[in-house]
Amino acid sequence: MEANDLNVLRTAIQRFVPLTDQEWELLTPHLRYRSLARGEKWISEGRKEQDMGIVLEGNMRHYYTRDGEEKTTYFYFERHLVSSYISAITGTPSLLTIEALTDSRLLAFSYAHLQTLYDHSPKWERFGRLVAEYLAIGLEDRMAGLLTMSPEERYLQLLEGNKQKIIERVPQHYIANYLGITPVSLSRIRKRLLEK
Amino acid sequence: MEANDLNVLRTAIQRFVPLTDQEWELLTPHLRYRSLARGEKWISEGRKEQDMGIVLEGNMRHYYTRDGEEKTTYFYFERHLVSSYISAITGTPSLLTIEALTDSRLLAFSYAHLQTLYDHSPKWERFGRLVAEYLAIGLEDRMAGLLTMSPEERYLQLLEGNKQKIIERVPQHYIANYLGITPVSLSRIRKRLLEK
DNA sequence: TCTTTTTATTATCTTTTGTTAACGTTTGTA
DNA sequence: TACAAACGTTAACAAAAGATAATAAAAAGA
Repeated sequence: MEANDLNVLRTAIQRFVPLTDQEWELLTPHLRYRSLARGEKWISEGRKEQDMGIVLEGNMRHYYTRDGEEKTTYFYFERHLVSSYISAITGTPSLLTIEALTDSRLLAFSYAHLQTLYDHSPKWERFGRLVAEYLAIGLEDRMAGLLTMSPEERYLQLLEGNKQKIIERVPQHYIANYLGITPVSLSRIRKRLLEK
Repeated sequence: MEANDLNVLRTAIQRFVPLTDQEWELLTPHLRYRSLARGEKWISEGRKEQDMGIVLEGNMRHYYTRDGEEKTTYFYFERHLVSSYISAITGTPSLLTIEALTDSRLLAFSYAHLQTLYDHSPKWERFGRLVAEYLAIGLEDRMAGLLTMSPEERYLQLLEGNKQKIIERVPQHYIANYLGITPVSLSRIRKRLLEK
């Protein structure tokens, strides 16, 4: 296993909790690589998906399926932790699918193993808490935006915020889903904004 | 301090983690009552709000303020844990206000103290993790609803789900905010549904 | 009780969004 | 290179939502 890839994951984890080598080595034997071709699914709706990973290379999206329509609601880029988090922590079938937008490479491990670490190491338990808090903060912010802003305002926020990567690297019709509108509507919003 | 009130809180906490008496008594000395009149604010936007509590009696709402408009996005009833969670965990000023919808009674403690418990007791750290996970699950579910369902579908879900309490006990114009629409629009949706 | 405030509905008008389809462009692949 | 698929824009129409104002009923407070 490539040392640099390991460091990418360790650095991501240590943004939450600094680890001793010993603590880190509780996880490393359980890591494995996963390569995905563009369009390939990593996590599938309806299955109990316990895997968690970090994106080493590539972009991914996750989407819900409603009436046969795919609704993309999140994107993952390099160094992002990716999983069907709720399926992993609850052990219930995943409600969403995660697929590669471009050819991608992941470093993955099972959440079940992480849970055993929770039992054996306070540092890892703390990591689990901080990740959940981080996720809750992000979701709360996103939800507040959906409830208090118009689609146009949300699009402008995407342009200004630290989310340019989404604009640059993701097809626009997926971004429309992410904003809670249709691709046609997003195209109109863009036109309206250009006319100003 | 009333034994029954203490039990209400302990039961709520033990839905996440069972505690020994000794662990429980790490928290009890730091509890205090708080009574609020209808309309009174408990948490105010712009202030660092570290308090967390459980509703013993009454209903509360939390809202964001945008352009002078209040947007209500959550409700609390008896036995619910209530706080400006993100302000508490990050130590940043609260983005939202929490006020009593009816005369209310809370049992409260400071999140700062809970954080010291995280350092001293694995059981309490686990509680912190499980609460954050619980919150993330709820937020993800809510957000998926906002992105994949129409306002009418969201209203119907509120009628059917385990959320009747909201319909029964909260004025309709707050529910409209909660669904991401205006009160006028919710009134029209109700009319449309009745005509079927 | 009486008065004030809060709440819900309705009407009108404007704006936005959804839906469907057509079109041209770009991108990916055989 | 050539063909097919994916992508973004535009048009036309229908449906829904926002804004504002008027009204009536219900609830709260004095």
